[in-house]
Amino acid sequence: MNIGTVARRANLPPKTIRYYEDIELVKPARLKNGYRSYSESDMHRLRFVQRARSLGFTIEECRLLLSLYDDENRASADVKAIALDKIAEVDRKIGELKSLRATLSELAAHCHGDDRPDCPIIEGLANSGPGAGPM
Amino acid sequence: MNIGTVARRANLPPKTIRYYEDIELVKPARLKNGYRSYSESDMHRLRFVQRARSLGFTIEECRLLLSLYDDENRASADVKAIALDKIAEVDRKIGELKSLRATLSELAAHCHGDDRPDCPIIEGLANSGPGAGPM
DNA sequence: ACTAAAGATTCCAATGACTGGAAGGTCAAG
DNA sequence: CTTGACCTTCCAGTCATTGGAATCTTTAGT
Repeated sequence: MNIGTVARRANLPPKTIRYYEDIELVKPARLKNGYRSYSESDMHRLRFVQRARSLGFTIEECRLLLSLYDDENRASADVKAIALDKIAEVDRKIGELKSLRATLSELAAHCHGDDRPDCPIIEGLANSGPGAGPM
Repeated sequence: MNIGTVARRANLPPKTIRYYEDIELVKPARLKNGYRSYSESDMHRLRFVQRARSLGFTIEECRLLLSLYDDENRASADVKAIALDKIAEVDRKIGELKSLRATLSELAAHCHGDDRPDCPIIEGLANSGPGAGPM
């Protein structure tokens, strides 16, 4: 399979797939003309990475996950631990975004939103407004 | 004020503050010895940027916000529009993270998490598992 | 006055995960 | 036989910093 085909099938841009070869994540064979040649197994791995990435796993986590995927003798506990860590991380991010949202809407709610120059949002950013501080 | 002092007061690393000068966001005066010299006004601007960044505004948005901050004749409607856009964006991100979390915990819930090699998480990533697909 | 530490300067390079673009080689269709 | 799609490589850019090296300047202590 050529890179374009595999790109469509794995839902990844060709550029990204080449990049994945560059960082030795998925290494395809080469044809005599220099073209990359992807096996079904390569494609499964690319699809695997695509899904893991879309779930927020980093490339390094994908690499680890792939090695577990390859390892017939892996312990499912190892994989579960990674997933649970990731869930905690996602929860943390959701919490941050929620408080960020609260601050923003607090600011916006007090803004009359007309042509007058005074603006509570600007004031809120300039002075420490409601819920200000690092996220 | 030297960069270290202003860094502590604005809650930003000196490196970042130098970077902000580089991209012409906050330009301090210079002393005879070459040191950056920050006025109170510079510090307010840095603090402003620090808060806006921590609320998820990009540098370019900060630049815009700063120009509105400087503009005595700004319309608060302009600022409100930016804030509302940002709220929508934050909502979108929260939504994505929630569905991501759902998929991850679905995967983890079905994982026995012991030494057995079969692992529903790996299976879920390999085949299109529950809620799989781009986020 | 000397010295050592703290803090300042510059510049270059790296991060993560791609993405864009140029310059060129290859292949299938008309 | 040419057009156009697809492939190759390489270099550079994105975003928002951050790290480190080499080199001043200032401050505090002996």
